[in-house]
Amino acid sequence: MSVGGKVLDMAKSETLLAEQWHALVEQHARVTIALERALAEHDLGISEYEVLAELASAPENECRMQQLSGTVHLSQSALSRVVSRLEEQGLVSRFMCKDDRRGIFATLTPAGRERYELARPTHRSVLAQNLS
Amino acid sequence: MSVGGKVLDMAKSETLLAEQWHALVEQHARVTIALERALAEHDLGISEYEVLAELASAPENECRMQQLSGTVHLSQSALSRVVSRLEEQGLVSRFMCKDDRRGIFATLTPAGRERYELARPTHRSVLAQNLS
DNA sequence: CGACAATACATGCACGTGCAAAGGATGCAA
DNA sequence: TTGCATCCTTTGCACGTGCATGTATTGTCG
Repeated sequence: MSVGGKVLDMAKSETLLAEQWHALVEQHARVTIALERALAEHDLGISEYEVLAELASAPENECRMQQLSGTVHLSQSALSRVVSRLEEQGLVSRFMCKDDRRGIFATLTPAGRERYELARPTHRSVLAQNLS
Repeated sequence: MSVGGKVLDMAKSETLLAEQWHALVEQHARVTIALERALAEHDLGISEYEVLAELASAPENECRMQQLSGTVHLSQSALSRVVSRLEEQGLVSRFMCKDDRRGIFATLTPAGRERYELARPTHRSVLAQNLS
């Protein structure tokens, strides 16, 4: 508000920012590690779970790859590989789009739906335990 | 407070948690990417910068490896490699501890100090721009 | 129609990481 | 001294990621 506030900013901001950033990194790391450990018992990684979750909530349980990569925090190549891994486990299927053969849909298989529903309580409880 | 609050928790908590988690991931990713891009112009990675910063603020500008790995968010092996990269660039030096030859100190070289001071304003401004 | 840009996904490659095992140095007990 | 446990760091390996590129399909302009 006043000039005093500005001076305070100048004097303390670097330390404050560093502490804030450090806290953010720490919290992110803590939750991520806990989530990884918990999901590992369902043979899922974090990225795998996110893709499954996105498909599960999508209409018809299907979604274009590109649309997925917008939702999930992954590059296009990383997404392609995640879906490949899920496909190898029989949790999702890929098929080409009839009208635009460039596009590829990913859909949740029954096995994928089951795995997701199984992992969901785990995911939820880990978040509940590790977020404020 | 009341029973109503508890019911609300049960009904909405999963979505709320997911949104909170998603927001955390997003903020972390945004700052990380910005920081990476900015530090790349100083030929530094985030881990490299953190090690430099830690050494710069340590007494005598030196620190045992193990102590460093406690401060920085890195495994032992990762830290060892980061220090190796910094050493190749002449930014830090490694030497054995006289009295306990198991321990290894890392110290900031003049070049390392200079690089750090050069990158510090960048680091600070990126944080200022990307944190609340 | 034919050439060229744009889109969508897959793949080769290099990089940084964690885990587990190895390497080196020290301290202690017999 | 020898043997062995311990501590600290480095290294081998596998994994997931991003970037740049490759391949196939579609859209557009002349």
